[in-house]
Amino acid sequence: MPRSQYHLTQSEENYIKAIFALSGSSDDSISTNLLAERMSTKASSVTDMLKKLAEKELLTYTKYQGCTLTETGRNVAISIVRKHRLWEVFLVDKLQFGWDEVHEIAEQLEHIQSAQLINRLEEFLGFPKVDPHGDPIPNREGKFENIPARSSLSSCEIGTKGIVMGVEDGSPEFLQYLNRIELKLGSEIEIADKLSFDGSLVVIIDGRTTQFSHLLAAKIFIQPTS
Amino acid sequence: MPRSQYHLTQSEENYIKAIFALSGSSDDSISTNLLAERMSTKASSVTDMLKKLAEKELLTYTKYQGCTLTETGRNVAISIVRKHRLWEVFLVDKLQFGWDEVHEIAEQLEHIQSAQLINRLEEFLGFPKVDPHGDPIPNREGKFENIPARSSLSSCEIGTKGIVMGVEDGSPEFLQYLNRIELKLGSEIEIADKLSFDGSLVVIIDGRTTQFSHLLAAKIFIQPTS
DNA sequence: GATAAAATTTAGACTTGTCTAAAAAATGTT
DNA sequence: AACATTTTTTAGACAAGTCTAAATTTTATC
Ligand SMILES: [Mn+2]
Ligand SMILES: [Mn+2]
Ligand SMILES: [Mn+2]
Ligand SMILES: [Mn+2]
Repeated sequence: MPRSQYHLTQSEENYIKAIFALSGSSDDSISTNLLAERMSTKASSVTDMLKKLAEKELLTYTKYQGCTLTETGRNVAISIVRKHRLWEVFLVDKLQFGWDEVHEIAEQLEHIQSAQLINRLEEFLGFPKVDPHGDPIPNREGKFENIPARSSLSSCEIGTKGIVMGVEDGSPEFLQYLNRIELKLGSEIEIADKLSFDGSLVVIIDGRTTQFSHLLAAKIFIQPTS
Repeated sequence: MPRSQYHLTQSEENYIKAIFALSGSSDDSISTNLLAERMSTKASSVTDMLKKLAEKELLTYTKYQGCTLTETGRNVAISIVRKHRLWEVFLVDKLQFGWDEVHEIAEQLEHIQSAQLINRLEEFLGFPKVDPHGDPIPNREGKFENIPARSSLSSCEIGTKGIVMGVEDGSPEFLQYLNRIELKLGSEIEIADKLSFDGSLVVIIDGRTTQFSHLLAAKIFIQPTS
């Protein structure tokens, strides 16, 4: 009994994706204001959209209590994330874009409707497990393969060595800064010192010494090797 | 003095593209009803849109007299056609789609906004000159390279031999029929006979004899070799 | 040139997604 | 518990894109 596939608008898909991202692993409900900020819109617009998405059973919504994705809603979100990340791999691996240039284009491509397209793209790309920022790509059943545990650099001790496995993909400026200091996925990194008065870190990246603010370090994820 | 680049909606882009396609080489104006039929919408909706597009100077519109694209409008149309056809090449050459499967997906992909993306895609594909249906791909300056003259099969004499250079890409069913009889771009074709009572043709395709209705023959374009 | 038919536009309505301003509910503070 | 503040919802508006039904203009025909 194939559940009738609602067509979702780009706007609806963007809301679903945002709620999924804000939820993370927890299943606490997401507040209207938080979602409004994330979507760069007003709380009243969010309320309207939540009613509509609740009507379509993509999330549960209780007045004044925020929302939580349903199973269906989560699946929609995962499918969009899958598309976004596979397109990012395409842009970087095949079209030679930098990791700082792909997010905006992928924001558009993630809404292209065709299951066949994305499955063939995945095959064409050789079934990548992570996107250019190290984020895991769910398989066609929507499962994230077991990705080895990663720690934020800011949570590691002095003396920790590791390999860069992921970086936050929010801002192009941040990624361009990483380009400048030649930090990539796979770079070897060591925490040489932590300055207690401002929480900044002295780090050695592939042999080059530099300094990271706490905020910057929080956006880099490593797999510790010692 | 960079002319302020209006953002066009998908709907606006689809209208522009349709007007361009209906205009062909002639510069007669396109009537409201013709456009309405092409867009599968109502004449009243077309009127509204024409007013908007005229306001944006993408076309000239005179009440009761139809519309004509301006230079700017034509450039927009060509850029969309370019994107559509390059994406079709990608889908067929890289993702192994059949020529009957790509149109609908390309209808979505043609609206992705990024000049860099399409230029890099073109390079990745090796600067193809035609799409999977034999239609020419304009270069990044919007020029169609000189494509050798092609004739509709229906307009050729008995005894004409030629190479299939293009087919109409409107309907998947038509393209699937061509698959069935193994007619491809590059196939050698000869008109063995013309039946005067219904205008149908007896043709030989790569050595195999079959029969084409006049309507079907009109959708196949060859470069005559004799 | 008058009249009939066809094409086109206008008027008014509806949906989606957004906004501002005001009302209501929840939360925090004494 | 009462008041103040913050969060959230509601009410009413607007732009885009569409529709139906009615009015208008053009074109065809006698
Ligand atoms: Mn991204
Ligand atoms: Mn990413
Ligand atoms: Mn096509
Ligand atoms: Mn085509």
